Parts: sequence; C-alpha cells; structure tokens
Amino acid sequence: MPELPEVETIRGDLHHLLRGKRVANFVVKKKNLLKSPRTLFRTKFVGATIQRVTRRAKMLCLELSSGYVAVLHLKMTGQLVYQNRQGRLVVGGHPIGGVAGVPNRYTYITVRLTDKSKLFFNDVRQFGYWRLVPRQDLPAVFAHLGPEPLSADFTVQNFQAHLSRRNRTSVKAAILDQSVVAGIGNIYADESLFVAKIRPGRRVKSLSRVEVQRLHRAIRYVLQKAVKARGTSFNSYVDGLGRSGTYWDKRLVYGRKGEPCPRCRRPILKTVVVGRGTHYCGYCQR
DNA sequence: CACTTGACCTGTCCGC
DNA sequence: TGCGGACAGGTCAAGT
Repeated sequence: MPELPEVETIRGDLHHLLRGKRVANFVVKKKNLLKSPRTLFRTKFVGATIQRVTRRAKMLCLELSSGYVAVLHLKMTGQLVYQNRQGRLVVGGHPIGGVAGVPNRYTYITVRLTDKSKLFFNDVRQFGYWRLVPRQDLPAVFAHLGPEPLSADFTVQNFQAHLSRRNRTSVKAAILDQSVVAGIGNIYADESLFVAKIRPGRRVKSLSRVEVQRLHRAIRYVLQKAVKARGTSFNSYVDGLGRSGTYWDKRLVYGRKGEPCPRCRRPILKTVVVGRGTHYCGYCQR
C-alpha cells in the first residue's frame, strides 16, 4: 500500500503515540526483516527513548536518544499497529476497531514500550525491513533520493533537472524513480499523470516545458489531496495503523478500468507500463 | 551508461 | 470445488 501519503499519515499518528516513550523489549520472529544486526537493535534500540518520528520518501524514521535512527520500510504489505497499555488498538489517541487479531501470524516484530504499550509490525509478503543507523549516517542512507515533492525545494526547475536524467524512459517510469522524486508509487503516478493530461507511456524527452509544469503541479496537487484524506486503503483494515484512508473513494483513474473518465466519460483503459498496471484515459491524456 | 526485467514472498481473484 | 496463472500499493540486483 504505502506511498508518500500513507507513510506520512502513519508518521503523524506514530509521532504522537510514541514520542517520549522508551523501548523495553524488541522481539523479532523473522530476522530477514532486519537489515541491521539484531545485536545492534539490542544495544541501541532497546533502552532508548523515541524522540520523534519522521519520514523521508516512503521510509519512516524513529529517532532515538541513543543517537541512532530506526529506518523502516513497509514496501507492499507492511503494517504498523499500535496497542495502548489497556490492550486497545489506537490511532491518534482514539480507540479503533476492525483490525483483525493483532498480533497475528504475520506479526514479525513486536516492540514493547516501558509504559506497557506495544508496536506491532506485520508484513504478509515480508518485503519490508527495519534498519538501525547512526544519525550522522542518515544523509548517506538517503543520498540516492530525489526531492520531497511536498517540500519547498521541489520546484519546476529542480523537477526538470532530475527528470532530464531519465530522458529516454517513459514518464511513468521516471516519476516512479525515487531518485527523480521521492515518494510516488503506482497509484499516485497514475493519478498525477491523469491530472496532468499526459499518457504514462510518453517518453520524457517528448514532454514540452508546459507539460513538465503541469506534471509538477499535478504531483503536488494529488499528493496534498491524498495526505488530507489520510491516504488510500484497499479494505476496511489495511491502512498502516488500522484505520482506512479515504483517498480510495476520491481516486480518478487508478483501479477504475472500464469506468467512465471523470472528465470525458469515455472508459478508462488499463495497460502495462514498466511492468506495472497502468490506468489512463485514452482521450484526455496525450 | 541507461534502461528493463526478474526476484523477493504470500494472498486473492478469475477462468477453466 | 479444485487448480493454474495472473496480479498486487516497492525496490534491488542482474541482465540487455
């Protein structure tokens, strides 16, 4: 699931829930999900206080009093579920229902805090990971990433410069490339290209200056709208913290094959671009 | 060098 | 109902 809006939603919730709490215990049931040694987690994660929760691209960072940062990636199916000390599952301070049995058989990491609350990491496909890196190494860890699309340094000029390094690919491949823009995934790529009225398979090189401007604007518009909606979720329980985002209802083309285009009412088409399911309007997008 | 494809895993859905 | 195959929101390494 998680692209920038979903990860940002989870970040905000977790920041309020975890800030100032100390890690009491860390249990890992699948060690392939750890990209740093378990012993490092025992010495630099356990016993440390979580000072804040931040985000870069689709990664979450738990910034620790030990001078280390836990860097988490949810990939396709990773979930973080917080359980308060009474055993209730909580989002943003409000108890929630609807999360199927947590912990469950896909709970591969459990963090117990000293106040008896817990953070569970579930991941059906086991693509997600946790790393632990010294804070001063973060710039190197993120060195390959392009600009944050919702930050001030994501200007048209900056976007153009990063895009032009992928002149020969499709524009969809380019905006999915995290070194061009950080945080866009398959859903928001299709949504942004629809708003910009550009076909996903167009070569980057063929884009006019105006089209690049439209795409830049569209990316910001779509991501902002999705963050406000708390992201997208596919069913009642899979947003990262157990509550569903509402962007799913607002989506324009993604997952709408055969449905009428919101602009011209012609049916939305589905093809494959860069090996990914791709939805677009064959009339509105050129 | 730039770009595309396969691999990593498991679950679900669709057609026969 | 069972079974095989395609597909799923991400990203690498390996291949062309």
